[in-house]
Amino acid sequence: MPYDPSTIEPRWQHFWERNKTFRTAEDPAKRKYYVLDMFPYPSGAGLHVGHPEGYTASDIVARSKRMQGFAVLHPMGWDAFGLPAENHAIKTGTHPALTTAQNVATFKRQLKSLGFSYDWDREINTTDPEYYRWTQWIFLKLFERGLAYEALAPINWCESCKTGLANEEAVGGVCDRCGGPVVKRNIRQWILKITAYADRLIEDLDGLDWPESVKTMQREWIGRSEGARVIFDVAGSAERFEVFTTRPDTLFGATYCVLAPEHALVEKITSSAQRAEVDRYREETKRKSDLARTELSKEKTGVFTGAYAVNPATGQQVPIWIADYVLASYGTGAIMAVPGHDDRDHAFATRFRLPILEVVKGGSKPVAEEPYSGDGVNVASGFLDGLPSSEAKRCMAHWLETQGKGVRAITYKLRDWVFSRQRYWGEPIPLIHVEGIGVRAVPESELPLRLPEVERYQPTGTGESPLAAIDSWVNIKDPVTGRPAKRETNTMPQWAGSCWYYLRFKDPRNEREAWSQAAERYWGSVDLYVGGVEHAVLHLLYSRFWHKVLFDLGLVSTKEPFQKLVNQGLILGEDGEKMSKSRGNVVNPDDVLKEYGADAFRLYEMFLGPLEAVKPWNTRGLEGPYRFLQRCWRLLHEESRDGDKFLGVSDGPIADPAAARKLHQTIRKVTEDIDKLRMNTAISALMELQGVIADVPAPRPRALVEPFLLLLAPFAPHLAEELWSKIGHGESLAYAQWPVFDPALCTEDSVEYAVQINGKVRARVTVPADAGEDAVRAAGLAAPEVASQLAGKTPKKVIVVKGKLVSIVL
RNA sequence: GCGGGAGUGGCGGAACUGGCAGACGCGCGGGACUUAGGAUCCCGUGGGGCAACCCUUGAGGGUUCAAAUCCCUUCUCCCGCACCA
Repeated sequence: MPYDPSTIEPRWQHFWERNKTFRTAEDPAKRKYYVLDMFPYPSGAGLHVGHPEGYTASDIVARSKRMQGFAVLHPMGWDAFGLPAENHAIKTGTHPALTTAQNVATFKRQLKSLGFSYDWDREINTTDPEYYRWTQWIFLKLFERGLAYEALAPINWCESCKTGLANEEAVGGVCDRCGGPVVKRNIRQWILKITAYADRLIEDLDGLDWPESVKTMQREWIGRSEGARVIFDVAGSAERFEVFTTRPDTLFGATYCVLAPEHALVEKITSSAQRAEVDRYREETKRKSDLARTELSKEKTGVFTGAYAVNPATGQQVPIWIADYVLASYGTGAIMAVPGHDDRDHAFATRFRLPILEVVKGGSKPVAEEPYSGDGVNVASGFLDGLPSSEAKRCMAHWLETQGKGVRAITYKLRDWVFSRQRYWGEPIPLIHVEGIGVRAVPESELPLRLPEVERYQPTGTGESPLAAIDSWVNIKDPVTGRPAKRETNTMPQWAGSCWYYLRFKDPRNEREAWSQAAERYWGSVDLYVGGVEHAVLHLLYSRFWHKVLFDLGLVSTKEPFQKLVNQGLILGEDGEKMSKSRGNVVNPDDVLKEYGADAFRLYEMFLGPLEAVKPWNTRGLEGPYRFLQRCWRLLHEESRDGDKFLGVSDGPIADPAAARKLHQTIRKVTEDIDKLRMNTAISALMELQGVIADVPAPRPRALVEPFLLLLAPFAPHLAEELWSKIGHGESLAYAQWPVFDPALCTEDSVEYAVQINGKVRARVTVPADAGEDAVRAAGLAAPEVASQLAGKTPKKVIVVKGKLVSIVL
């Protein structure tokens, strides 16, 4: 029988399962290592080849760390609440729990067939009441801390999903999930005060070993701006309004103000002459989707209100306009416009012929032509004249504060997290509304608050979830006062379950608490977190927020949940395009496995290129790793007509010093490469070593074969186990000791130097590795090709680079 | 527009801190074994030239004994953000 993954692989998968090889426990004698994959949403389509990329990388790390003596936590679970299962239920009437269970079974079978070393005893599912019980419990902690509040607020509403969305899910006015348009709608909401943690969410990024791009995305999403709020009085009225500006130094150049069309003051200050036009504009704005409103190319629009404000610095009256380029939801919903020094204000002022003043010197053109938004020196600014921008800012902020006309202020782009979904398939929010009293938490003893059975999953579209239709569930008595009460009928967003799953993995079967303190302490932060970059500002921001709240409550011992983050790059289709059903370029891992086996699949995905890079799939490329595995097989087998003959191994030392050297160099390289997640170059090194071992006559020395198999094991665990057992080991190699290299054995005893003359390689000389610089120089100059080129001339300069080359300059 | 990343053989990709560009693999060419080969093994494989040699890391310039790597200019592609005052 030649190398046959279809018999080897299931055998070892059963072996691992039967023996619970990868079951993990806290072990005070060992150092811990927590390596986590972002758990998947178990969709109906099953795994595609993108999933196993990150999973394979983390599995290689987990397996090698185990062999290096770490207690390794490497779990897997299911992020199973969410819309697809619910939409399927609406169409077919199948309960989402049933669909979810089927999908989970498929995913699990596929993951097992890839030989991942998960501790399946720790499997969790966010839709399991024993899990969401604790999701609800954490929500109550937030509620108790005043971090959850109810509000009737204009929020992002997806027309096709018929649910409200968080800001993070509606980027660019488009629904993150379905791509449909998002409109503003006033809906009663539960909202989490993530903004209270904005500064810490920024500051603590500094200590994390994350891709710089993800940190930048989070910083920009939080969008901290320092500046001042400035009070403008409305001329001839007792009304006043505040604006937020990052450039208080330009206040002398504020020649008009703009309110967001939705601003409450608009109603009161609009003059009767302007009333009709203002009303028309506000109506128009309301109808515009966010998408249309943020359309960048559009010319700015706006309407004069007929009212004037008083510039607190100049005392002059400036017109108040409304325009949709000012957002109601940011800052104070009102701005002072400084057209001389702001691009947007400049465009607006030009269009509506509003005055443009220069108050900061530094631009290359007159401000009437081109705004200058950089720093400079103040002019035409009264007491600020002559001050550089940074000082002028400070000076003006101070002046505003002493005059009672403003205060220093910080504003964030980040909004509080809209946490309600008007859908069925999510965690019920464990709150009740008691008549005459208000909102009360469901007692912890009553958790989990189970999702009731419903007849119709159809979202109502009215802003109520399908739960609202179940009278028996909704209408209850307040357990404290006995008064009539109604249950909260909104459910939580899908992000809730994933906000803390990494904590539950530490103690997944705990029935008394979400996790024990001992388990939490032992496993600490996730040491390596592997997943897609698409969660950069969603899951990764939300779970950091929850984690910090839990930290403040003394429930977790670290400030941050994920110490090191790696984003695997997308695998494209063979056509170089993103894999998608509609393009028909989706590769199904089941098909690949059938033909080449899991080991070849794993090797191939890792060999493709750097983990983080986007790279195209090429099914033909699988031949390389597959052939490599066959060659590994043949290190111990001889092919013959009636099946392969096992060759065994020989005892005694490695006779060939070159082979020993290659072995130790490879141990070093593979160990380092796994550490840096450079799996592609590690595999290349293993291929080279295989070639060297193949040149040693059979039976090949155990001393050479064993370490090779151990190095191979994290990458191709099935074949490695098979061969390991064939050379006489009764136990799995999963905990065998990782090979250690001997630095002395890594060094060559002679080195080839390239000899360059004027930068061109003209000769090669081989010199003993311990030769000194002078000896190397002499050997280089003595090379016959060099002597003829020199033709008796004396070189101007000779440079010796140790171990590399001799450079002769004529 | 702003921010980030990347351009290396026919293809995926290697190259430590500036030190022999093209590791490893795919593909391709030749050969061996074979009834057969789309299996396996061996040899070759950046381009040009009979050769000595010359050219080659998106393009152009520079620094250096030496540049894929550092500096300047420029082009292209990918990702993120996008009226946030």
